Amino acid sequence: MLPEHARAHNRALVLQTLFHEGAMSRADLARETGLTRVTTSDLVGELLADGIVVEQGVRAQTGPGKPAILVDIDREGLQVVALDLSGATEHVGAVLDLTGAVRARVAVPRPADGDSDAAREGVLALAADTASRATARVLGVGVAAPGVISRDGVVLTAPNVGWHGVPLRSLLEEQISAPVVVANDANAAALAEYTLGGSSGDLVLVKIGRGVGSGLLVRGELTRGGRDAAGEIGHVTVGTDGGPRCACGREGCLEAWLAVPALRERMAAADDSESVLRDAGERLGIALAPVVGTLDIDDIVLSGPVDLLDGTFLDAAVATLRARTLSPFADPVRVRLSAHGDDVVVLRGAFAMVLDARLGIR
Amino acid sequence: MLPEHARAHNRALVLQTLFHEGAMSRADLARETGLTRVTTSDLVGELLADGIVVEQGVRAQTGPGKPAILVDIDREGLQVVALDLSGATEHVGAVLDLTGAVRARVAVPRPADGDSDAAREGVLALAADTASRATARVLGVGVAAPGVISRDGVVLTAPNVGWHGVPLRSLLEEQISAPVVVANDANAAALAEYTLGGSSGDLVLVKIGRGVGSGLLVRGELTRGGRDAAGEIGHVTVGTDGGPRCACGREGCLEAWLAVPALRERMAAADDSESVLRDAGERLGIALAPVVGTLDIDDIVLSGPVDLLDGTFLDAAVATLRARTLSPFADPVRVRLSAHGDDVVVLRGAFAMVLDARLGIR
DNA sequence: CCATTTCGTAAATAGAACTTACAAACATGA
DNA sequence: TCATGTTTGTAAGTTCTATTTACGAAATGG
Repeated sequence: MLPEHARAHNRALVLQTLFHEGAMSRADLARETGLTRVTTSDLVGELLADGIVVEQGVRAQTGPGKPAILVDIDREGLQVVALDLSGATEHVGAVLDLTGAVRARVAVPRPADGDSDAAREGVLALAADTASRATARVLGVGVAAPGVISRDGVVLTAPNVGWHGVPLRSLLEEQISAPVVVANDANAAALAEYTLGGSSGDLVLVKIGRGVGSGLLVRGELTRGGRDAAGEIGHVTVGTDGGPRCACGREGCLEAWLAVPALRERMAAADDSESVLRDAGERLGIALAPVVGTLDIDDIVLSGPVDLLDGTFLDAAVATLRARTLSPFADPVRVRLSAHGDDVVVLRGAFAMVLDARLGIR
Repeated sequence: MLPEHARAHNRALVLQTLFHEGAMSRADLARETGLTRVTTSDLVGELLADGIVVEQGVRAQTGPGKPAILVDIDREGLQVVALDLSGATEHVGAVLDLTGAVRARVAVPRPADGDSDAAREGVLALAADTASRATARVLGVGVAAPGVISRDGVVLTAPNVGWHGVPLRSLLEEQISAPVVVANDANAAALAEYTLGGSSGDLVLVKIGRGVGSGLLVRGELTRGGRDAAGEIGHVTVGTDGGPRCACGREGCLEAWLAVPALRERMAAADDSESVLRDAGERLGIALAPVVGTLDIDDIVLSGPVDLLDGTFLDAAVATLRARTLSPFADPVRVRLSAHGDDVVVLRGAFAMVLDARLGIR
């Protein structure tokens, strides 16, 4: 490790403080970060020169002393291109500024399942189209897609679009002159919950949609696993009493219990749709219990259609989870819905990935 | 982050390289670490002055050029005191040198369950006795105990010895003039598997003894969880079909299925003891499947009585685990017994904790 | 025996953060 | 009104770390 690595760390520390605490003076920053006023001033000077931070004039006076000059990340002048390829019916591209607001949005219909070439061309076109709508400097491109994705942005497998070993990151970087980050959709969503939702650094997010996936944060860092397949929880068998047949051919996969299409189908067929939801929630609790026990996760976030997840489903999941894990403390596991809407979590996740990769903001 | 943090990192890097690769020259170290020869020489000089590293004379000549002077960690001249409080019948203390060899060993009977004062006094006496047997400089004291232990060495709960909020680390540091590290037994064992066993940085170790616990490494670092209770997997309910009654009052806890006393009892009572083992192995597989899916762990290590775990039990666990997780790749999960004997894993874990805390060696 | 290679270190340089010092700009109280 | 104290931001000098450059020592090999 070299001194310049420490410098980069401190630079990120300054940006992270500004991002989460909002505009403040150099002296405030020094107090928050623990660095000296001199060092902080130097770092801010560098960030000003790089156009990442801007001065916002003096603060309205509060006490004695020279008035402070407020500095902040250039939240309006920097933008991020985010792509959400996890939608059931469409692929979405968006331009976000650093407040997290969506400044432009593009959606294209999802290509037919398995048509891998069409999917690739479609994504490249969507990326170009979205990027062209940026109205300010683009910090980077974040892409969140279902499937197993390596840390250098190669989609190892993505069954529904039919990709195997597609180097999505380098393909996009060839076309767009900006750094590109690619990751799994549920993993991205988990990062969003941490960076933009203020949750603790140890959390599991379960994304329930066409499929079921999860994202895991340990000590504030995304976990990718030994084979980049962390979060692939959809085809884990849950329970010891069979269950609905899954598309993969087996019985009792979590995805067979929870995936939205299957769930809606079973609800429509049943007399008592509440009991279908209760069963599904229980299954989630059963699957999560060993994970909670092993990792001591205290924050579990669900993402998916609110009309399905909120209420009976959530209650059953919490109750099952608590009944199946013995917490040695009074403080029990929390299970909750994502604070972000189901339609923007993944976009925000792609956004958060760029924040992390480019500015070191988590 | 300050420059001296980077320095400390590089110091640890040098030590880590020496520890794992063995004695080598300063020039070799420079090549291995990526630092320059000059910097490496400087760091080695510091470590020599601190008495952590020693010169071992010139290397037998291999080619042209000035002969290299070999340096190595002072493997014989540094010792570690390790305490294993996880035994069913006794508490063990040991002095290890940096080769990992046990140089002295002390064992005292375990106090009666729940007698917390006797347990505390006994442990303090054991620590003093063990430390007095060290024949060289003691780097630190590592303690591995069952129960939930905070990162600053307070035993939050340890049901069988009846401890609640016992500040074990500060108690021991008052008595012994050496740094003390305290952690959960299974967590320590997991670290041993990584530091001393050469496994990958993402692994789960399941320790099966009087109770059942686990230790989890993510990216080469021990995971403690939000409430320091990571690994507490013993009282997770497994399966949806009941199961043996557990000491905690519920049915189907993993511990009720797997704990050694219960297992031996059921085996003695059954006609077919193999089927008892098979059932138990299956239960372990059922419990681990969601963990493997979520974390993409590819290395699972079991620690416990070999006569029980090797064979039918292990085979059933692997088979169940593979059947219940759908690996997107050909490369399946490995499940294996610990390379270390059941009697020394935890001691080695306590040892590894000291290596990590004191020298930055992982 | 001399060119070549490799090792370890000395000296000088560049980068990063620190301490010290100071000017600017404000509030407050005599 | 004016001296005093407070806070901010920066300039100058110091310390620490790692680098580049250079060199002597000690071996091999033609």
